[in-house]
Amino acid sequence: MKQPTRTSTEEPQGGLPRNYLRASLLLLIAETPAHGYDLLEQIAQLGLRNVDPGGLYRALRVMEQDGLVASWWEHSTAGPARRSYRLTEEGVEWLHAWAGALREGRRYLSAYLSRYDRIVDDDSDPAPSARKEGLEIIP
Amino acid sequence: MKQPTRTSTEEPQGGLPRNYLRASLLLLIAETPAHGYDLLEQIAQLGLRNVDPGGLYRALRVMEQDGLVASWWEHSTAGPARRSYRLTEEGVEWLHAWAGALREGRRYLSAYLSRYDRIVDDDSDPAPSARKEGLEIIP
DNA sequence: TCCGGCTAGGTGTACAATGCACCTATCTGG
DNA sequence: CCAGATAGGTGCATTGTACACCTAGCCGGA
Repeated sequence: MKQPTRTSTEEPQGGLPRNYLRASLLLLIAETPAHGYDLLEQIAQLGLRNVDPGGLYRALRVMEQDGLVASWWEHSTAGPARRSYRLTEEGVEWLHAWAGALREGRRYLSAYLSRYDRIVDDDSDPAPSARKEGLEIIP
Repeated sequence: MKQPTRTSTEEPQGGLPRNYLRASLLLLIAETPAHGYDLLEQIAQLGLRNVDPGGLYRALRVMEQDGLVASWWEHSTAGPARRSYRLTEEGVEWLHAWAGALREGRRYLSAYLSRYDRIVDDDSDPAPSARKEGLEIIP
């Protein structure tokens, strides 16, 4: 709080990985081929609230240049034409790679959080009571 | 694989959040006040392998400018002088904020991964066998 | 004695990702 | 006929991260 006029270090709205936007798009398209606007609405389910549309469309085109997705136009009878995307084989491989990286990332987040919980507990509970014993589950 | 000459989308070495370096430094310093080089060696435990020293020292000084940490010189008898860091009260608040953000991030990673697992399972197991029922554990 | 290597801290710079503002066009309903 | 939803997009500034490179103190071996 206070004045956020400082510099960076501003509270990030999520704590989500870099390139998580791309990873999310890969997953959503893998589930069902879709167009940008559709993905824009779905993507909040994966933690990306307030995604800016420009960035999303931009990401999709970069991913197409990189050969992860392929697109085609769909001229629906109602509403503007839409550019739909499906995964390429390379895109599928990248999705697997991303899933692996994110799973690893989650492990490290758990390590972080259990260390954090430890110092918070030690800090607010200096009494040597018998509570909380044998809870060393660190996934 | 292939030629990574493309542009971005390069396999990131971790899938960890932006600013995770800062968050990790806050945690480690909260555990024990330390100097940069020390932190450089410890930080791999939290998932940051091959951290570049320059970036770490830079991050520490930015955090000091932002008032999250405070530093002092320690002139040890052996070896070069070292600048040690401790958390300020504001730093502690930020640590709590970060822990909250990372916990939320982990929830979304789990959502991502369970959706991923679902499409992988559906894909490699089209037989309507009775295996895997009632396993909706989403931590 | 000098040299390599470890400890310790740092700069300069380029690039990719992100965020913000803004723009176009189509179609529908009041 | 105009507001608002749908659909796609550009330009630009800021940030974080990565890579390369530099200084200096101290130690041990050749």
